[in-house]
Amino acid sequence: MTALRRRILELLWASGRPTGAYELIEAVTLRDSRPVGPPTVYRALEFLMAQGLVSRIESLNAYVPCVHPERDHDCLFFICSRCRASVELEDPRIGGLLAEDAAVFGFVATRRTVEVEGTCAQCAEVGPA
Amino acid sequence: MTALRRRILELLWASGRPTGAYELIEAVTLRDSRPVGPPTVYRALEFLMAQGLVSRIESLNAYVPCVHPERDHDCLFFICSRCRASVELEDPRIGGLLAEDAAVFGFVATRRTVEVEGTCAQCAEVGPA
DNA sequence: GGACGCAATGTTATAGTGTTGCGTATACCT
DNA sequence: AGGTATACGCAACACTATAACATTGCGTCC
Repeated sequence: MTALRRRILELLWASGRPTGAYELIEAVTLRDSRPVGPPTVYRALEFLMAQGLVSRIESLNAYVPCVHPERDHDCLFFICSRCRASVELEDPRIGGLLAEDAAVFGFVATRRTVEVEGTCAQCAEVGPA
Repeated sequence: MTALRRRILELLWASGRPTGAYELIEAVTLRDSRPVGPPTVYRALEFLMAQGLVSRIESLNAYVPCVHPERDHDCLFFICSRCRASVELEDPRIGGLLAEDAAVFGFVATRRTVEVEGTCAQCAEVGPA
């Protein structure tokens, strides 16, 4: 864990919502007062994802810190299209069903992407858009 | 359903695997012997997706024809990282579990993305990479 | 201590994916 | 025919990601 990687992880935590790579590039550049290129940030993200510290939200092209780095993360994301926040959940039953479905036709799964878009409780409360 | 939209749908069917937008642009351009711009193809894809005729694979930035246009499609995709083929499945249980998980914290789901990456039976048969 | 190896980062350029804005054509309705 | 809505054409641009190559910093080995 280097300074750069830690900084990017901190920025993700501070952001509180899925954050795009170029947003991170800008933030790191600001914080370090020197230009940081895309490859630098993408490499750090790649490392953080390999460690299970960060996940990528495919449907948003964005990145979020993972809530349970220790566990083998097999997580679901619920993304509010109103406030852009995302919630990470773990539900082993989903993985089980997917494995079951896969087994039917001999498919061997290595990675799962489960993302649910919708409206979170707070935003629903405020009333219709 | 216009000629252009039909052509793109046909190309997707003919392709037999998730196909990128720019690949489609090239294919349509070739077939029509005249340049077709990105917006044209993206608009056609948007229309086809709205009709449930095509789905987007988020983890690949690619598009596939939907196997059951009639049904409200709540589908899963199994994508072989070896041969690039994808299989679409329907499993209402997944939607049920996701709805259940969502309900726990008052989240109202509108769209689901479930994509499983792995190795299909045919490719596994051939032997390790 | 100089040479090497290695991992991480820096730099520049470019590839790939998707959108905006606006103008034009086509079809359909009255 | 005129009016309207929808689709399409086109140019430019925005956003996302990677390739290719150079540099830095640090530890080790002779």
